[in-house]
Amino acid sequence: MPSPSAFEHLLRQGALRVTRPRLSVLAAVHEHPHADTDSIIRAVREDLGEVSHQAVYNVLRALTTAGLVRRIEPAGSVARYEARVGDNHHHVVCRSCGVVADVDCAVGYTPCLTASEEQGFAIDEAEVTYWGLCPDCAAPTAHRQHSS
Amino acid sequence: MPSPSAFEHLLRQGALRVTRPRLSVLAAVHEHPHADTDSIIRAVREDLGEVSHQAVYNVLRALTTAGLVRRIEPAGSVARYEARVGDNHHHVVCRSCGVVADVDCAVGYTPCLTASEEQGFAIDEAEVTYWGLCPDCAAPTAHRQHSS
DNA sequence: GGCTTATCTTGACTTATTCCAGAAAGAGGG
DNA sequence: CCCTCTTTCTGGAATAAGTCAAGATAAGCC
Repeated sequence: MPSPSAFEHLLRQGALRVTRPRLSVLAAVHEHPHADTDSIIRAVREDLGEVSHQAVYNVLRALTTAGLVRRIEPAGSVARYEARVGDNHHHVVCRSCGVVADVDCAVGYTPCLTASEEQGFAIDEAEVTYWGLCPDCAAPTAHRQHSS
Repeated sequence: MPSPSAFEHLLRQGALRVTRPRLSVLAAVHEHPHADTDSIIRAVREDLGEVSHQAVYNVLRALTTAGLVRRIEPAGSVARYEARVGDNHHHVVCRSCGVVADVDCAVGYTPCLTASEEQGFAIDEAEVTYWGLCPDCAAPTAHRQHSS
């Protein structure tokens, strides 16, 4: 978890003014990877008191544009944000509870990064989403199911 | 393009009642791959006259559940539907105009189908989305730009 | 400290989708 | 072919996520 001054530095490097909402959103995204906007709003409000949801939406967009956070949007889910940027990692999504986990581009080679031409498209990114069940939801022998 | 009676057969095989809206939606999805719900509603209305949007939403869900159509949801886009099901193909999405094209799981091997275990997740599907520019939007030498 | 401009607040609005209750229509038995 | 039962469709309201817009506020720079 980077320090507040590290966040400040990140913002300045991105040519973004350093404001309390921005520092707080940045911290929240670092602290809660794959959180949705609503969770981030709640975390920020816990930190700073009342902050408009619009401010958080603005900040998230600015941070995403500046490359300080990454926005992911698994099918059927709202937008989620993570602070791990600049590498080529992917995500597993649980079909049952929706939880998201990181997956490194595995097995030695990285087909995922290989820019190429397909049907005349100039492809610059390959995004991989794995679907399945998380350990909790998969547990076939579990007697207790806390949430249906 | 399958015939109307083929669509009827498909519906019956899926234990779905054969109704005019269903036949029409099925035809529309076959005819307009990657169309969004609104386009499908318009196509169906052109075919049948007034049909409630709710009916089309219901039908699309039923067809998706029955595996007769596939729903895709690229980040930043509304839901889109296609009739090509049962194979392992992926999609390229144009960052500029949003157009979608099919991409076969290429290059000989199919990492995309390999179910596996990652972080304890039981993975059953890998979905790949390629991002880039379509031929029209990429055209660097084009003088005319019909839409900004 | 004062100025300029980016950012935040407030509140309305849009868009995609779902929920609900009653009317209509498909499917199977007589 | 008609009846009944159930599924599906209609119409309208409701919801959720996110965006737009105008004025107030606060960063950053001199």
